[in-house]
Amino acid sequence: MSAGKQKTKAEILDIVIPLFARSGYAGVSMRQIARAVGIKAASLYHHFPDKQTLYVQALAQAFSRRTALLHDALALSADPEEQFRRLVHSLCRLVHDDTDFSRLIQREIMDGDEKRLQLLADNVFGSFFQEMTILCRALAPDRDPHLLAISILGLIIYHFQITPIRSFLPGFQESHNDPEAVANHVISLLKNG
Amino acid sequence: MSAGKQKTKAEILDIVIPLFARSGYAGVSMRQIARAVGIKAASLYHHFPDKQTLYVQALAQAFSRRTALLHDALALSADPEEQFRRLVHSLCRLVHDDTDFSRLIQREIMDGDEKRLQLLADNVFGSFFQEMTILCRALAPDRDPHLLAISILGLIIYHFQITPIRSFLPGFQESHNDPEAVANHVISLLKNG
DNA sequence: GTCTATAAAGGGATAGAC
DNA sequence: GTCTATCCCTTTATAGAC
Repeated sequence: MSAGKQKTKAEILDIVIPLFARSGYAGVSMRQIARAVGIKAASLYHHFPDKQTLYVQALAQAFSRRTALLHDALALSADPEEQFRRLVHSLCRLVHDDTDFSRLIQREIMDGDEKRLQLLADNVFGSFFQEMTILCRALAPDRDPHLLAISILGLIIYHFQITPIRSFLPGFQESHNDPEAVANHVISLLKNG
Repeated sequence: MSAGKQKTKAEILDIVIPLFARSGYAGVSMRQIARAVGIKAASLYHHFPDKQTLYVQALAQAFSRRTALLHDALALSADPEEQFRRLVHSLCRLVHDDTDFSRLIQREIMDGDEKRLQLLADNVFGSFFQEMTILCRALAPDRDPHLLAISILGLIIYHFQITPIRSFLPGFQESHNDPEAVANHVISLLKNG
């Protein structure tokens, strides 16, 4: 109620999200979390019964905050090609700007058990991916829409996944990390082969 | 010299590689490693001064074992298009069959510091990626070869990165996890747009 | 809601016998 | 080259005062 500095669950989770995104579940201790939040470790157990629950709730909050953005990226348009163009640009900007989100998803896909993967599929990808396959069907009726949708995502996401190592690879230029440049490359590549 | 059951460094590293690949550096303890190897934790320190060194040497061994395969995938051919076709098929098979390798690289790109990334770039990607950009220049002289090479890699690798969650996504079929099917899809996509 | 204190377990690492 | 035993620190988690 008051404007004091005591932490709410949501505030704590917002602080925790970047920690787990950067170091993974096993790489972050309750003490580190407590220090980042500004309370003692024992106090965390007032808000969450254990570390696992804290982690899963952080995931849930991180994902729910961003799912809306994914849907905005699919803004409808009369022309499928125009919709596709906008989608690629939006996704590039999203993935480039929000590294925490991207890394959380990457880690979940790697480390999540069946239950958590199901959650991720339902909450984050679910309807977004479904709409993407619909768009794919409109763009290329002869192709498998599932494969094409994954291809588009991979084409975009991988360019930013490898950002940390990109500067060590031959032919690197600063512009290769620019979301607009990558978007234009991806669009032209998918259109003209 | 003898054929006893005492472990050599290389044998230990081969056992350790899948552990780090599956759970990451922080997710594996020296005791777990020892149990998998079949000795006590203290004995590990006869072979390696500390956990970090053990990890880095496991990486080095995993990468050196596989780098040759990457170069084989680039088997020269008179026709760049034919070379490209073979490269995609080889990479799909490699990434599909050797999940440990793929995951180690993924984790290193996420978590590696500058020094380790430099090592990864030099030892694994270095000349392979260079040759890929040369092939890209031959295939599409008008495109940025660095961007195109990354695109090809991303297109392939992402399809297998998301394997764990794929079955939860709309439109999934068993064939989507088949390396040949993915290879053909990628080739056709890059050729015809 | 946060604190101090502490339990119980597991972590990395070393010493010294065999 | 492997073992037992052990040190010391960190980890997760709980109890109870404020």
